[in-house]
Amino acid sequence: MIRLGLCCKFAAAPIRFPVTTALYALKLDPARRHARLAELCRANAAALGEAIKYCAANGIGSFRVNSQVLPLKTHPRAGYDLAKLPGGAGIIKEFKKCGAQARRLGVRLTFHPDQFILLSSEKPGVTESSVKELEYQAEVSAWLGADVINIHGGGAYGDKAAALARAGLALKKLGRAVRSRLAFENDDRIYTPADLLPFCREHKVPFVYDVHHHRCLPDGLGVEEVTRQALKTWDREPLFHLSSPRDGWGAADPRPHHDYIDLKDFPACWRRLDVTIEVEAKAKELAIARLRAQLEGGRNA
DNA sequence: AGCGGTCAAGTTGAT
DNA sequence: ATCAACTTGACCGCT
Repeated sequence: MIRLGLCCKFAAAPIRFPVTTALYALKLDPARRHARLAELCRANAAALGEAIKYCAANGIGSFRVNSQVLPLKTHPRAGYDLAKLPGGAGIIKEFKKCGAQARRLGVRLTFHPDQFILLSSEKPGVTESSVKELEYQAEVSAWLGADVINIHGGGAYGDKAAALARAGLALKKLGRAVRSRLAFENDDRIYTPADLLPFCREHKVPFVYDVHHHRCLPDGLGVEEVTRQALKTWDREPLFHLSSPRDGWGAADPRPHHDYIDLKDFPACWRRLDVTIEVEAKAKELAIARLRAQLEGGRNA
């Protein structure tokens, strides 16, 4: 069965994940700041519970958790330890309840740290803060039972092989909580499937295949070939990404995502797989509902 | 309630 | 030099 995945937020359903800004948080005195951050964490745990319920009730098989689910968690000055915030232990319990609920309802949870998280950087400070962020996301993943933390290769720094070698070295230093969940995804500017598949095989880390990125940045490999090889890198349910270009494939820049998925962009060879496909479409749950209907319609026709 | 200015972080390529 | 893109515009402070 194909499991369609929703990314981070809802277009129509009234479920929101509140965040704050560092400057505002730092304007508050520590007691108020900690109270405010705790309030936001609690609200995010509640929203996550709602999100999981919504997904289960609407045929959405997975949900990507926003990196800011604990707002400013690893910020150099505003960062904090949730257990030490007022009511922190209770909030952690709420997250664990979300995990139990997701398991019970069969909703897979994933993370996708953002563009600043780099294991290939030439600057040790960048890698260091990236590892801190990964550790935070892995800790929340453990509460939630999330099994994937998906990142990109990062920059090329003029030498992709050297950059990947640095990433490989950084991988070896990761703790088990991060390492057991980490995956690498091809991007639309630098790292193609042809770049990452050998890296993933060498380091025994799963490869997240984004077919939209692959079409924006081709490498001579076909979709079927990459699909076959990507599947082999997974020891659990594989994870793929799908989107459609906002302005069509003929546009000067095909990278921006469309509100919905054009069924023509759904690879035929994915139809019968047991995989999670995260749907990166601006209309979010509405796009998933439409895609689901089209896929099922196609099967019956 | 609505609106404009602002927001932690890296890297790249288009303008 | 600035900006948009990247998984996601949302939040704060003012009117």
